[in-house]
This record gives sequence, structure tokens and C-alpha cells, in this order.
Amino acid sequence: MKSTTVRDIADSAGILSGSLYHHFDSKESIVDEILAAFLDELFGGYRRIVDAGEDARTTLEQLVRASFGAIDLRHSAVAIYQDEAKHLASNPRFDYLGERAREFRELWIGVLRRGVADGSFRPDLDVEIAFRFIRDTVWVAVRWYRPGGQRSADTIASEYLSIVLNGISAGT
Amino acid sequence: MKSTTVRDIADSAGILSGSLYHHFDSKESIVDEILAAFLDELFGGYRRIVDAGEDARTTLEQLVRASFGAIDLRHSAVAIYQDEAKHLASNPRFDYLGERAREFRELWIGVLRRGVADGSFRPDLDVEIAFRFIRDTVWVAVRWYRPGGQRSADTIASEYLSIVLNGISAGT
Amino acid sequence: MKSTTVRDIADSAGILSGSLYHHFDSKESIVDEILAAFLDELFGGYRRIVDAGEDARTTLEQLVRASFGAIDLRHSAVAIYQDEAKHLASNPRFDYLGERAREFRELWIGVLRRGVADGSFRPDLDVEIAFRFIRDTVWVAVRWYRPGGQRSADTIASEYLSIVLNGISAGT
Amino acid sequence: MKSTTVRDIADSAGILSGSLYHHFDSKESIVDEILAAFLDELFGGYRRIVDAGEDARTTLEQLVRASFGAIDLRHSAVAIYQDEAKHLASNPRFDYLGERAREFRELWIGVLRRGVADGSFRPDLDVEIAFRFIRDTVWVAVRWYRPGGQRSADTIASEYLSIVLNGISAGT
DNA sequence: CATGAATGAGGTTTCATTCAT
DNA sequence: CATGAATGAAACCTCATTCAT
Repeated sequence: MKSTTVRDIADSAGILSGSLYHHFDSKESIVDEILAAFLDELFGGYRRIVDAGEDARTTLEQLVRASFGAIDLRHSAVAIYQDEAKHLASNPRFDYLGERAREFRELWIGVLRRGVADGSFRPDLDVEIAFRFIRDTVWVAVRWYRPGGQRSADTIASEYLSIVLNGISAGT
Repeated sequence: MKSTTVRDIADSAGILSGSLYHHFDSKESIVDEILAAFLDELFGGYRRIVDAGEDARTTLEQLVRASFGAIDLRHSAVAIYQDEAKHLASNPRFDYLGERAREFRELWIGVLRRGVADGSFRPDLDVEIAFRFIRDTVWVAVRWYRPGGQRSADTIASEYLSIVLNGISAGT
Repeated sequence: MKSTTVRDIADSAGILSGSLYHHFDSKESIVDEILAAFLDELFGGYRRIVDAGEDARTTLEQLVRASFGAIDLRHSAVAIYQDEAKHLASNPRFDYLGERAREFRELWIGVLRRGVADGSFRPDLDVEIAFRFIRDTVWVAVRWYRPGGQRSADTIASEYLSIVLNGISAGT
Repeated sequence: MKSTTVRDIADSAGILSGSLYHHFDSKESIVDEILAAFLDELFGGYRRIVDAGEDARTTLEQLVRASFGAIDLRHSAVAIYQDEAKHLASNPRFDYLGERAREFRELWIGVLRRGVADGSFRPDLDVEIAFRFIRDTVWVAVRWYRPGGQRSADTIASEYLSIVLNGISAGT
């Protein structure tokens, strides 16, 4: 109902709105550039983790840590992604968002399945739901996480992992 | 970058945009009315659950189920809340959002603390993080949950609870 | 920049705006009816005064008193006339406003000329300017005159006349 | 019933209506800027006249001449003031209009009282009424005065002053 | 007659974008 | 490269008017 304007962007860059157009074709281009770069970097990291070939549980842990790392280092990009991805999806220019989402899904679902198969994760796990659960849980943290705040991203990742892996119930 | 316009709203109501103003003062009023009604209903439900005086674990379960119920029954209201709450918070008219958020926080944190105290939840639980984790996890589900879809809201609530309570790891 | 709306009018009539249209064709009709009635009455009074055939000074006095009487008795009509006459003039429906203005002018200028001719008014009087002066002076009083206030319309008329006729200077 | 639109203003500036907002925040701002500048200038002139410390009659003459000068040089500003001041008064942004009106009143009433005291004006003068009379008389002339017309503003001022000071009656 | 929901034209304002300087 | 005035489409909103009930 009050979104970021081109003037807002120019203001925080310390220039006037018209001047932005020497650097970008359009507002869309800015978002495009930010999201594409962010996703390249994120998926690069993901790929390295998966390619390392660790067991499912370790891989999942590292994926979660990498994701919180992205929230820390690429905070604005993640925020933009969270706010805009849905709307942008219908724009052909951003078709890659859908592709990335599919890739993302396959990657995480793959890890979860592997974990169920190798006995690290519960055999009755609804992998589909668990995937969405973890995905949302991790990314939505961008809403309250502030880089440079009290808890480091990795501390939070650990706490999240302990909940996701073991739950909040006291052990028996 | 492309938000809902007054015309969009009027269109789905089958009237012209100007006609909306016979029923509402402004676009803001529409959002206000929707959010206020939704929050009243939601907190009414929460209060009944808390007042029932069940143990912390049961209370938490019921709160999570009530929340998924709200996503099911008040889908658009939840979606609007998710998309707009942050921006609206700076508007005096929507001060009640902040108050509700505080109330919400106290209620859930209270339940979590009670659970830690009575031994149902892990003694080392970071209650603050766990609260944010559960809160976000539950509400962000509005992004993909479709009322009338394959899985009922309560089924999803159960699955979410099983993850939050026990984690995804296989028991040893 | 914020003029009287049809709803305002209906409100002060204690009905809803749609209901006004059972009584009037349009907003224009309302104004038309008010102004036409007011001008008929005013000019009726003027004519009676002129037809009485008194000398110029007496006639002028009576015209001024009649005008203040109209401000008192037909306050809203005068106010509407003051606020709207200029804009309405370009509307064919209100051509009578122009005619009335001409009639008005002839009548007052006639009296002034008669007074100059018969020696009651100064021979060097710029009749044109004096006419505008008196006309505006009298009617613009509607802006601050409140019927039922401290001074009666006739008291004010007397005071105005004493200024117009004799000026504010102390006699020598 | 048909007031000046932002488009009208933009048209006479030879730009499109949206372009006005590069220079002003709102329609209100335009009016604000015009009126504030006009009143500053007008009161600056008034103050210089009063500070010159001439006798009451001379001061009054100069005030009237300065006012007609303003109608001549700041014709649109005066017209806007006449048309809008009343409505705007209820808007906190325009509180200064009320203050200026009070200042205006004190200044003119002061001069009139001085004149009565020093014997230049009639001892029986109703200063309150005379003030309103002169104020309205002078400013309402904006309705018919056209800069660059036949009579100069100063000529009209002289004629007005001769009426206000000495009246229209022939001397005895 | 009165109501009140609805219309539609037109008003004010916003904002991404262009372009001469 | 940066500026800032200008554009034009589209957003929110107002209001005189119509009309089924």
C-alpha cells in the first residue's frame, strides 16, 4: 500500500531519481539485477554444499546455515525476494524465479528424501509439508533478523536446527 | 511493485471503484475494517484456549490449530495482514497492530515458558527464538495454503506440530 | 476549494442527498430557484422605492436600507449570490443574472446622476466609481453581518449611509 | 460550484497537471505559498507606512493607496484571498490567516481611533463599523478592477478616499 | 416521498520514466 | 554522469445524479 519508489532508491543512493536511469534501464532492471545476483550466489553456495556429498542430515544443516548466512549478508536482497517474488512470477522477464523455485524445491526435497531413506529422518515424515515448513521458516526470519544484532546468524541457525531436528519437546 | 488497487477491489465486488466509497471512507478504511475484525476474532479464539487452562503443550497445540484454522477461514485477511502489517505499523490509525503484536507475543511466550517450567518443553529452549520461529512458520503458510486444497488445515497443523514438537529426526 | 455539496444541502434539510431530487431537478435548479426568488423580491423592493419618486438622496438612502434589509432577511441567498454569481454568469441558464446586474446598475447610476444634477451630490463625483463603491460596500457586508447580532441591519445601514454621504472626516 | 482545478492552474502555466507536483506538494501548498508571500509583502508595506509616524489621516490615505496598489500588482493573490480565505480559515495550516486578520484589524482600528482622538475623524464615528466598511470596500474592488485598465489604481484610490473622507454629498 | 446503493465523470495526486542542460 | 523539469498513465477519491425498493 506504500511500496518503495524509485525516488526512495535514488535517495538512499544519494542521487536524484532521474540519475538512476544512467545505471539501470528501469525499476524492474534494478530488482532483476539484485535478485539474479542474489540467487546465483545462493545457489552457488547450495551447490557446493550438495556436491560435497555429505550425509543428508549434515547437508540439511549446512543448507540451513547457508540460508541464514544469506539473510545476514544479503539482507535487502532476501527482503526484496520475500516481498516481490510472488508478484514478479507472472512477468516473463522473471521466469527464472519459477525455475529457481523448482530447483530449490528439488534440492531440498532431495535432501529430505535422502534423510528419510537413510534413516536420519522420520520414516513417516510428510516430505512435502516438511519442505515448505523449513523453507518458509528459514526465509521469513528476514522479517525480524537484523544484521549486527545480538545473536549472530549462525547462532540462530543452530537454534532453528535444534527445533527442526529435535523439536521443542523435552526428551523422554 | 504491483499492489491491489481500489479498482481491483471494486472489480471483485462487482461494482465500480467510486461505489466503494459509499461503503468505506478510504482504501485504508477497508484494510482497517478487515484487519480489526480478523484480529478480534483471532484473539477471541486465543483467549478461549488460554482460559481453558489446559497444560502448556495442549494449549500450544490448540493455538497452532486455531491459527491454521484462521488461515483456512480468513485466508484473505491473513494474507493482507502478512503483506501490509509492517508498512501500516507506522500509521497512527493502525497503532492497534502493534498492541496486538505485543499481546500475541506475551500470550505465546507465556505458553512456551510454562511448558519449559513444567518440563514439557526442553529446558535449554531459547524461548524468544522459538516464539518467532513458530509464529512466522505458522502464519507464512498463508502463502501456499489454499482453502479447499488437498490437505485440510487441521492435517497441516498436525504435521507442523509434529515437527515443532518432535523434530524431523528419527527417534533413536 | 471546498464548496457546498449536494449532500451538505440535503443534510441541513434533514434528508438524504438522493431525496433532494424529488424536489429539484439538479443542484443548479436549487441555486436558480433561490437566486431568482431573491432577485425578484429585491428588485420588487427597489422598484417600489424608485417609483415613490422621492428626491435622489432619499431614494439612495432607501435603496441602501432595502439592501441591508435583504442581507438581514435573505442572508443565505445574498451569500450564495456573492459567491456564485461570477461563475454562473457564463451559464445561459443564468443569463438573467447579467440582465439584473445591468438593471441594477442603471437604477443606482440613475439615482446618483439625479443627485449630482439636483445638487445633492458633489458635482465632481465619478458616478461610475461611486456606484461600484456603494454596490460592493453594501453587499460584501454579508460576509460579516449575522442576522440577530448586536446591531440591527438598519443601524448598520445608517452608519454606512453617514459614511457614504458625509465621509468620516470631521466637519470643519 | 466550479472552482479552479489543478489542471486549470497547470494549463495556464503551460505544463501538465502532474508536473505541478514537481514544484508543489499539493494544491493547498500553491495557495499557501501565494497567500503567505502576498500577506508578507502587504504587511511589510503597511508597517513601513505606520512606522513613518504621519498623522492619522495621512496614514489612512497611504494605507488605502497601498491596498489599491496591492490589488493592482498582486491581483490574483488578492482574488484568491477574497475567494478562499473564509474556507481556509478552518484549516490549521492556514492559521496565519486568522492572525493576519487580527493584526490587520488592530492596525486599521488604531489609525481610525487616532484620527478620532486628534480630531481629524468625526467624534461620533463607529470605529468598528467604519473599519469593516473601509476594509471591505477596498478589497472587494478586486472583483471589477482590471490592472492596465482605464483608471490607474491610484486614481481609484483617490476617488475612494474622497468618498470615504468627505462623502458623496455636496458640501454646504 | 424517502432511502441508499450505484454510477461515471472528473478531480487531486503519485510515480516510473524521459530528456535538455 | 548528474540534474531537475516535465511527461503521462494510472492511482485514489469526490460528487452530482439515477433508480430500484
